[in-house]
Amino acid sequence: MTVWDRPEPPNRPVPLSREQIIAAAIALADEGGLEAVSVRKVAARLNAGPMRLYGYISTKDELLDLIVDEVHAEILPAERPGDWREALRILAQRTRQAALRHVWLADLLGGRPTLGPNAMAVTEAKLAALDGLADIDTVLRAVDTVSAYVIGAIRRETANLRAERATGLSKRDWQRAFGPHMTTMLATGRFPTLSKAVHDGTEVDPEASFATGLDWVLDAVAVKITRPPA
Amino acid sequence: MTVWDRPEPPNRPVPLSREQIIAAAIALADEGGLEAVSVRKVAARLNAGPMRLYGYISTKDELLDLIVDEVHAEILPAERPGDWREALRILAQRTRQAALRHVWLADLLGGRPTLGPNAMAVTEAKLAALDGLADIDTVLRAVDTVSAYVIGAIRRETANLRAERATGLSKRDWQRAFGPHMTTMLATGRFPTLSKAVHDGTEVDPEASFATGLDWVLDAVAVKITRPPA
DNA sequence: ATCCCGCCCGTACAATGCACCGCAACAACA
DNA sequence: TGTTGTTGCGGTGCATTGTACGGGCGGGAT
Repeated sequence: MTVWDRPEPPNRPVPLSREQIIAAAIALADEGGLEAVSVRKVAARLNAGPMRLYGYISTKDELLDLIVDEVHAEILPAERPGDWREALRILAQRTRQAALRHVWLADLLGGRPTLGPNAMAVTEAKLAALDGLADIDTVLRAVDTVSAYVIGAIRRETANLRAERATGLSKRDWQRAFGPHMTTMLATGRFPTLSKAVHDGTEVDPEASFATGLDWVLDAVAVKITRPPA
Repeated sequence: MTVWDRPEPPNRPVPLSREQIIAAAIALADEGGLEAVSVRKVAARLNAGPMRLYGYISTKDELLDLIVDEVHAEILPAERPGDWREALRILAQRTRQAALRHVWLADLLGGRPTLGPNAMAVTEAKLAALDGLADIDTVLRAVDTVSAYVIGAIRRETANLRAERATGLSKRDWQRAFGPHMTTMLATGRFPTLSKAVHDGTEVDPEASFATGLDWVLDAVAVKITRPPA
């Protein structure tokens, strides 16, 4: 292998930035799910070798932390509504919408402490909405409770969504795929109430379901807020 | 390589069972977290080659589904208390306790539809607790809401727990590790309420926090239950 | 005794995260 | 300007992963 065979070293590579890395990672995740996000693929999308990235992040988990925080920027509403209840509702809804845009978010939400600037801004917004309406401990408890509900609800909705998508694209197919299993299970008679629920329950769309549960939780908060601790 | 060099074929291997596989997988997960659960390691623990397992499961995800369902057996209480509220509270508490015994559970809970027999039994217990106290749709909504809260709360608690454990074992160390970051972030003045919360909020133990939030959600349910839909 | 079919599970592959230096590029000095 | 010392970037390689594949063994049929 003489010099002549060897190509010139490529032009000094374009410098990277976290911003680009994050964008590439999110793009990959949106296209192919979280499992499509590998250090190599992200790097490849930026015409770089795998190890280039490790100057900007020190671990793949850090990359995931970064993209989660980035999505939190989408969650923060433009302006803050006056009513605490409306403020919390909007934040919850926007979180859900972000999770629908980025299905992979459900796997990450709540999985690690949220210390990024955008996530902290969201937390700040939640706290600020309730600030002054009760002692700080109650406010914290309220925010935690609502956040827990939102995380859990999004997770379950996403799980179902994926299950549906996995078995063809229609609910009909879903029925065909899991129907038999469910049917035989319910036929054992060991789950009478569940059976009744499946049979008699009216099908509600996920959005309404999310909204209703959220309202209930907000009702609970309202009680604690307006009626200061005894 | 003559016959003499070749070892006799090993004694016909002990037959496996899903039960053994599940037990081995849970043991590994308890010891080293979810990432310590690989098909190879589970198989090795049973003195088997990797592919032995694929007669009992068809995918690693299925193995995870199995261990989640297995843990649900720990969650089901021995007897059902009469009071719906007590029943739901106990189920939630037992779920949390299971998640503390098996920290990895938080990563799996709510991640996939729960179709296993034990998980369905848990769902049945939840529904049964409320059955008859309201129309079935309200009951479903109630169970979903409580479950969402439980999943989200456990996830957040686990995340914090892990963060603490990761940075040495004490809260002091945690303060040292994240303190600087938090301090500088709060010092920007962009998060006044959060700052106040960190500063003035009294530290509550996770168990109490979980219980309080749960009570709030149960309060909300109580309202919808006792006051039938208008 | 022989053949052949089915299924069991070891081997092998493509992919992963990231440790580990080799090398290129600059700084300092002669 | 030529030489050397040092630094840190990022390519190569390794250990590990999930599972496709099909070789070979056991048992049933002839």
